[in-house]
Amino acid sequence: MNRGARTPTLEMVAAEAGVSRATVSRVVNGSTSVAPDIIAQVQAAVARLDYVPNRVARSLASRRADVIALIVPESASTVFADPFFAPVVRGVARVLGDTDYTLNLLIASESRPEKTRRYLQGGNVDGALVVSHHAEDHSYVGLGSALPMVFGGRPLIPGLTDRHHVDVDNVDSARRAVAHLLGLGRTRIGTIAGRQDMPAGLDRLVGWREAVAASGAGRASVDLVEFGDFTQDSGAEAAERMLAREPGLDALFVANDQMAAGAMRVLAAHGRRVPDDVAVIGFDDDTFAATLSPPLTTVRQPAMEFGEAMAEVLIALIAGEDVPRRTVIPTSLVRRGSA
Amino acid sequence: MNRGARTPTLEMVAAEAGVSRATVSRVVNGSTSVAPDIIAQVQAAVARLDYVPNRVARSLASRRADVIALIVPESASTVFADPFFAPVVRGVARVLGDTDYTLNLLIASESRPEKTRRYLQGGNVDGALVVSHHAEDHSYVGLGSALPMVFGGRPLIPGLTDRHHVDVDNVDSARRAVAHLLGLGRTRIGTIAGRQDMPAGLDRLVGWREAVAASGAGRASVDLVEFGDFTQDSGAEAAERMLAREPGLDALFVANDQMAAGAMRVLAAHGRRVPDDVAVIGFDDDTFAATLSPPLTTVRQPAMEFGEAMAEVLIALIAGEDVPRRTVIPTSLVRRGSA
DNA sequence: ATGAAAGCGCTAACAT
DNA sequence: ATGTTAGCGCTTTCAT
Repeated sequence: MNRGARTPTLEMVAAEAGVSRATVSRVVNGSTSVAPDIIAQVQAAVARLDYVPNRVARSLASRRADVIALIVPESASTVFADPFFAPVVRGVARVLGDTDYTLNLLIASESRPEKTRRYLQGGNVDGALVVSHHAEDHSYVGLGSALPMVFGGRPLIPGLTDRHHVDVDNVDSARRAVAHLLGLGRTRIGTIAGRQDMPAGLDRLVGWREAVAASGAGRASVDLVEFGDFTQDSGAEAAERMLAREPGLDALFVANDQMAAGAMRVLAAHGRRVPDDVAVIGFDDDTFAATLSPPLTTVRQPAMEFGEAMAEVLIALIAGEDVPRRTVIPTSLVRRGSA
Repeated sequence: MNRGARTPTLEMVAAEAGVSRATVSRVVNGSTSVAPDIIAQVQAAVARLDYVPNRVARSLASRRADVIALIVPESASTVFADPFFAPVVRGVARVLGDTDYTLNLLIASESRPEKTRRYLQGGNVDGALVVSHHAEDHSYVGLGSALPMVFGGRPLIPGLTDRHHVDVDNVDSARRAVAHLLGLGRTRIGTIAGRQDMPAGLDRLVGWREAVAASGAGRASVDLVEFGDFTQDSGAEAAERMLAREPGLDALFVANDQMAAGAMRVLAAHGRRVPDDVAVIGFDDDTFAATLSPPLTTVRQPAMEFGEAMAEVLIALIAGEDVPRRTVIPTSLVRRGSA
């Protein structure tokens, strides 16, 4: 490292301006109670020396970092490929842009979880946002309540279930999607459910099941479920199985758009017309949903608002405010051609 | 914030273990020169108190942060959508996984560049990686040599051109792509160039031009260039213009795969067969390149190795080693169906 | 409105 | 091998 030419300190600015360090600190941090001419003097000294405050020292003294981490699992390619992710980040960034907080995507090394934990607990951040945590991922339990945290989606992990989180009402959204299908006169309504180790997978299945059961359909209908893992291929495979089991299927609620796209491919391959023979509803309203043929009817969750809400809740939490454990972002059914 | 129940300090561990703070520090940092029984005592105390070192205090005292930042422009959605980005991050993460460094994607607020600058200069990080910087983006010039930095791609900005960077040899790669086209007997070889405010855009055009000129083709050929902005649509539009100008076109070198996909769409719409009528070569070897029809012949740049190299260069730089300013990652021409 | 002084929690000579 | 002693650069009471 280049020793020698060292960066100017607050003390040097104080000397240059002929005031105390405390005064420089006040000016730098925008305190009101400093005489105008002194402010000018200090600012001139700051400019002359090209002074930049040492944030680490400030953090140590003030016990604040002015940093918020958004924790991302190292299997980064998966997350970056998820069309839901980018807008969430943008939402967070937008909210933080108006504050003094800096946003920090922390890539969590999965092979060395203690590295991440130490970083989070070591005073580097004031709070953390957690997205796409799976049921197996217990890395955050240890953090206890040591650090303000907000989860994206209902935490599934024992010991974390009561933590603050932002979520969409997956159960109710699914219910409403099925209600729409019923309103269309459909009676054999199947579902392709997602991974059951994620809230989105679990809850959307529950909503479908509740709505189908409440419709007075027979026992058989409630068993019309095949599972996928949220990828397009898994959706295609699930649709194959579904069609083999229930050729008379007339509607399909799919737990996300990717799988819905796969399912529609298979439906077409089997000569089923959408929506005439089989009505299809997806979930997420991914960017490509409108470009499928027919355009996909789907449950839209506003990703950017989701990110904004997460950031707002976390900031309030850090400020010591009393925030409800659960913040629900409303979804809406986007009617397109497929149902 | 929850005042009161404060986190244990090194001093408390020292008291608990009945040794000095220095000894605790040694044990925590894995120093060799501590007696085995003392090590055990200290570790027991650490476990009992659930002690986690304060990294901020450590940073202040040691003048190291053990953090490396990867700076990402706030227009995050663009970057996350770029298929080149995820593997680069994975490469960086892979290298850092073997070290004590933590990786930190810093979302650079474009409206408040000083926030980013202060974070970087404030002691929070030991070094920074910069990807996808545009020519207008002068935010890093101010950093001068205050912080070890490695750029992905040749820095275009005056004052930054001599900084350390990792790059592919865009000029030579383009030259070789054109050579391949010439080897196929093509004589009317056009190019769709990318944004001219990015090295990839500039250099790939230069390579094409040099190769075409060297081939002894007439003046006219060297003018067979249309510009896009690296998006698929811009590639399609450029191809339209190209075809209008030069119906006799028999080959196309396109500065990236996205634009190549757009161009192939247009070529097909105009009844041109690829590669029979027009041979097409792209650049990047994006994931979708092999799934186009015909599969796209393209210049592959190994994104993960790119990331690995960036991380390795930065680590060496931080360690004070003498590293060449420029590290070149070799590319290869992937022959598929389009040329 | 300004300054003096006491830390924040840790590391790194230097001593022993 | 272990302890002692200064800081790292800043914030923050508490005086004045």
